[in-house]
Amino acid sequence: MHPHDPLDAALWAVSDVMRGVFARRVADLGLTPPQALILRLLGRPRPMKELAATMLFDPSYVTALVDGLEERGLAERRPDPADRRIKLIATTSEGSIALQSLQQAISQSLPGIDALTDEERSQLAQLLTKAAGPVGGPSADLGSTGICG
Amino acid sequence: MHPHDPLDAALWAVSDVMRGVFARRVADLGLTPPQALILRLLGRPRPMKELAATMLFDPSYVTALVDGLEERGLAERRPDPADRRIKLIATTSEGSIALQSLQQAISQSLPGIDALTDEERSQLAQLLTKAAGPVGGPSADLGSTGICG
DNA sequence: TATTGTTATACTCTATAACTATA
DNA sequence: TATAGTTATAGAGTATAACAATA
Repeated sequence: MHPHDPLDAALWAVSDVMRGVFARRVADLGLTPPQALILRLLGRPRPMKELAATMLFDPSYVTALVDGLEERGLAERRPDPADRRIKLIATTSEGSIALQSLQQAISQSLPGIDALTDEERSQLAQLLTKAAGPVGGPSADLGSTGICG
Repeated sequence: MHPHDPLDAALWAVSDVMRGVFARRVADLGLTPPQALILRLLGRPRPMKELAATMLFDPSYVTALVDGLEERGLAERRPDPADRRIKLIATTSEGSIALQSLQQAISQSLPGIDALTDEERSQLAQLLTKAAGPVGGPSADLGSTGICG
């Protein structure tokens, strides 16, 4: 009746903490969680279609989400010089700051993170990276297939 | 411009994978994510109020979620012998199986999990537990304040 | 004709307010 | 009177369908 593998339990615990932290940080930024997930993809300008495909959101919904990000001054639509149908979504400077704050929020807000030595932190990062699988791709880039795969 | 700490990046990567896995497994069970989050609290029977407080959901919404779980035969309302206002929500036998499947889904579906040695798995579990913070509580019990704290 | 994105609309999710039953 | 839960309802979140512009 207690099939709980310690690793399962630990992953759930971290997941629960991260979900809570994410929700709160996102609210602080005046965003909804889906808006924040889109913002997190904007390490570089991306076409809306790519945002929709990566997050498995409907394109019309991405339109609404990007509208919100634009209203809050965190992102902007830019023309694609090569194809006038495409709109590239990029962070504003304010959006870039919000993005960084969001990225850093996670580990910073794990309550026990400061109890880890530098060596443990690096060990943890390595093990997690290995466990998360062979994604292959630039570090801040979310990989090619990326999220929600 | 690349402030991405390796640990941040790794935690995000794992988080992304887990969100995807969770969403798919939940859909396979014919549940919505919030229903699954409630199911996950049912390691033992709990009053609805406790479910609402833990997940930060409105009680009326918990009513709707539990209705759904009952319709799918995964949970049931039981009277509290001590207080007839209270309804204890418990898994059915089918719900218990679904719960286990959900709990195990996470680590099993991290693509690189099989590449870890037993020692690495245990190391990872320890580091994660330490990082997730001093929750203090029975293992499969989600702690007292628990989720979304 | 096929593709990117938007608009209009309907549907689902979630919270608020008023209510019933019990304490 | 206060508390656990439900019902009715309104609001936000999200998808579907039809459309405009470009390729």
